[in-house]
Amino acid sequence: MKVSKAQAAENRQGILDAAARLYRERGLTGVGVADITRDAGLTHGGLYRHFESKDALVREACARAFDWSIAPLDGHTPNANVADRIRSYLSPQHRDAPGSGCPVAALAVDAARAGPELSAVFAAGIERNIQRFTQLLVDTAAPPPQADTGADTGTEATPPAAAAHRARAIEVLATMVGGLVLARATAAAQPALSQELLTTLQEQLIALLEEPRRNG
Amino acid sequence: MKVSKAQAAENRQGILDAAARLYRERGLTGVGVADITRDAGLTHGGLYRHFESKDALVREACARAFDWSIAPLDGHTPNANVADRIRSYLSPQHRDAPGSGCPVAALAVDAARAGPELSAVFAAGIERNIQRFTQLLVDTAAPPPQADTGADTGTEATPPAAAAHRARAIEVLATMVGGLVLARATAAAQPALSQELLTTLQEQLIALLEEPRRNG
DNA sequence: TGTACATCAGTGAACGCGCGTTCACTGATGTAC
DNA sequence: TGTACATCAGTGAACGCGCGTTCACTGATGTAC
Repeated sequence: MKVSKAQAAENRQGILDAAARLYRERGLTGVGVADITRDAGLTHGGLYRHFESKDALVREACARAFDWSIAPLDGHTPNANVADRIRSYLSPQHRDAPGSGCPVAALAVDAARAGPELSAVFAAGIERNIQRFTQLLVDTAAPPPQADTGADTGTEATPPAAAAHRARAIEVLATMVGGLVLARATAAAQPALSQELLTTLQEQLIALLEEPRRNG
Repeated sequence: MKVSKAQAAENRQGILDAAARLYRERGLTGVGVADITRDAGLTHGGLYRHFESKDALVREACARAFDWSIAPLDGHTPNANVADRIRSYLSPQHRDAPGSGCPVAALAVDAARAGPELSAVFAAGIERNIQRFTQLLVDTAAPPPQADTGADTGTEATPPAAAAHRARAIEVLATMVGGLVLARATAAAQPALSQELLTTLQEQLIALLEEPRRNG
């Protein structure tokens, strides 16, 4: 029962969609290829017409998850400013829906154990996220939050303002990732603590970005 | 070949040590019980004289990993101040040795998928870490970094100073966890990016804590 | 446009393997006398 | 203190199961003429 080229391409996308969702929900070692093809409405044997191995499927699925997660940051979603993004990321909705959420919070720990090829996918996705978020901070047009704190550098490096924005982007992204990981790990047993983590980090990060001179 | 009670207790601790290390290195679903008992110099059959199931072993091993990671925070290591702890946590050494490192950065994502019992272990360990770190910030005796930002609260809640310290502790811990996760995921493919993440977050967090009025 | 046929996406049984767990057995420990 | 024996930590084979991957097969697709 061969299938049309269009149908085959659609099935391939269906497998990737299912993989990107199931891997984020259950982890890279918690889902079998049969689970994925079944979820996509197929049997497991045909998987290898589309992907060389499970590892290759994992790489493509992770890259796809990054595309999804980065796309909404691409300036074309109008009224979503930095604070809105922080609130959305550190929300109970995102915490409780890892399958459609940030691939870093869901899979970066697994990726660190999976070898250099998957690490390359995550490194590229993380770098893109840092650059996007840096640009968002620059676009917000607030003056740089601080001069480069380096005492022995700064003579010929990147412009201090850009470097400071990039450092802030890294700080905010790391805090969001860590916060979501903490909130997820505590949610089942101590929902109040989980909620406190989300709320506290929302406030801390928004204060950090919106009122960089608040302590003066 | 029965063994003395002392030897049996020692073997049990050996199994827990091996489990705590191997789980952090390879993840909760990446290690079999046979791997653990073999690492402890035993065979797999006898595991069930000590633990009811793999899940029970996982819970005890995670609790043990938390004890190890929290112990050095218990004030008795004299010259380790907050900045030193941040530098140590966000170091290449910690990044490259997950087996003896922070259980949250290594296993919290797995724990979030493993059900409420393991979540309880992590929630308790995370809460203890927050309280320890909050106390460290209080002991540093710096004035509270900011008043409680709540506009509609603060009338009868916890003292604003203590709440602000706890919020700062949560912020720093979340950033450290997220930063280590990001550094590990990128290390194999883009070591320069991984190092940049560690260095940048060290600087940002130490600046945040040591110079709370630096932006004035 | 119609016919013959090669292609190949998908099926489902089968493979070797490792998993968590069970169990009959061993034999040194530790206790009862 | 010495002897007899019940206990039980540890062994290693075995269990059912699910994993990733392979492969002979099916039959609609899509192309060559």
